Amino acid sequence: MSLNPLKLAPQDCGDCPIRHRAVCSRCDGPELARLEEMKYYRSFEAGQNVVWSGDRMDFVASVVSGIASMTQTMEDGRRQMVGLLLPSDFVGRPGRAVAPYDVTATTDLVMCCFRRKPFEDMMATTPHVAQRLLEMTLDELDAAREWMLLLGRKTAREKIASLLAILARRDTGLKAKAAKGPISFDLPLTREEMADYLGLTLETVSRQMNALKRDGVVELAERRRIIVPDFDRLAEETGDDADGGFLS
Amino acid sequence: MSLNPLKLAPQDCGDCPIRHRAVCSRCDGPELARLEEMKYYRSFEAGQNVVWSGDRMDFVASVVSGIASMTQTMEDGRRQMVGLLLPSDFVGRPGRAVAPYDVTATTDLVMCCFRRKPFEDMMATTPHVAQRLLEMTLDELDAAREWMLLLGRKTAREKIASLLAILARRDTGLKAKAAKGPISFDLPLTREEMADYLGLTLETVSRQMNALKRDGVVELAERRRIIVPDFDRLAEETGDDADGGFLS
DNA sequence: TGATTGCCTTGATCAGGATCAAATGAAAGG
DNA sequence: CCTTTCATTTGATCCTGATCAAGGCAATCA
Repeated sequence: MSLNPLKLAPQDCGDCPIRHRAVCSRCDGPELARLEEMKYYRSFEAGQNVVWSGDRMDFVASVVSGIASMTQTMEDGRRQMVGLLLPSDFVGRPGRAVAPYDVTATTDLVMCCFRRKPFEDMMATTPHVAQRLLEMTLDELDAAREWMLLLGRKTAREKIASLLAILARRDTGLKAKAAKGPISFDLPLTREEMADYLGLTLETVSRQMNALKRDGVVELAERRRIIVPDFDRLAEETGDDADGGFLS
Repeated sequence: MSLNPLKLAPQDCGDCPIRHRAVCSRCDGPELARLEEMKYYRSFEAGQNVVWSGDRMDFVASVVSGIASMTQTMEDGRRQMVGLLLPSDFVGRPGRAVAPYDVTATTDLVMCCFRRKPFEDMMATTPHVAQRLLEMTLDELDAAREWMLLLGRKTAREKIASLLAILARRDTGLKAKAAKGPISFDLPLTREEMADYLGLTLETVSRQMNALKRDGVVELAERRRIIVPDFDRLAEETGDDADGGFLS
């Protein structure tokens, strides 16, 4: 039942749900027009691969909707997720032709792709794309460093709590200021994907999820639905200090 | 015996050892002149703190010589290094006034600091600094992702081997193409710093270092001097695939 | 010269999470 | 309805690296 992606995706940047957050957010009218000419949409079903490490990549892209993951795999099969790509996140590197990581659609996914050459030309001639890309890359680097602390020093329970907190914040932060009441969201990852994110095994993820449930930190409703009765309680379990957020 | 830092540091960008790699590498004459006006050198002794997490930062900077480390600390004292800053690396984020991490001089250190406001103004008006900074930030992000694989999935022995390989490559890569023969370099980190880098305890670092020595992968000469008789042998121990490097 | 200090090594024991193995549950399809 | 498949849970056991505790070795200093 995969519909025509072109019917699903916005044709016009003006209607685009990520217009104000993506790499194009600083662009003015004429710049958008130029981007429109080099862009095309691609959609993927959950589980489908977007690029393989080592592939030639002739495009860069923004995630429009859905979630993708970037993973690195060792020869013996050990895997580590190195990026969780959410709507408005950017994939690919200007100036680089070969993908360094596997990218996989975790949920159904729509990407807004730009042909690489014209995109690079645009970056060289106008500043707005490069400015925004720098800002986004710096944010990603901050996120990567927070993740390094998680991978290197947190316990399994703290890792799980941290991931749930990130997803919860993300899911509700989009709607409103993290209010007091209970919040709920869909868990877009399998146990195995969570394990690959956190540097754990899927068994440990399962056990710690149930431990958090037993302790009343979260409720696991229907398949994949998470309810967090008290976000502050969850935040305490992450091992991060009080606010847990970073100011600019 | 700390000499006057201004006597040690290059006054003129033309003489600067990191001129061709740092954030200023793309700048032309007039741009360099502008940077000269906003720059000043600071030096630190090994062990000295450069900035504390949470501090207000009125400058951004390049490492001119020496090594610094960025670390994140949890309330209960667990620490994770999130960046190893080598000559030409950049510290600070344009547009951000508050340091998110502790930065400490690991060896004696000289930094070339730029007052933040004029630096930001320059980034807004000319493209060369921003272009180079984007490139450097993307490189750092790649490094961070490689590091995430290390932290999440490698064994203690692989972690140690990986760190030694990075330092060895770095130290010899500066001189010549990684030739066949044995290579040697000074280990600039204590066992504890290595542990903070790798997400281990210092005891485990010590044991695994000696295990690698017993197995003939490295020789520990005098205090802090490492000899790698066969780099390929070391590379095998890292768990990375063959070349271990990343192409662009 | 002896004391102090910082860094590193070594040993003994413990525990958190991995591994191996099997069972359960839920959705999809014939 | 039964089968297949895939995700998840649960149990038993193992092992890597953490923890706790001394001891050694150099360099520095009184």
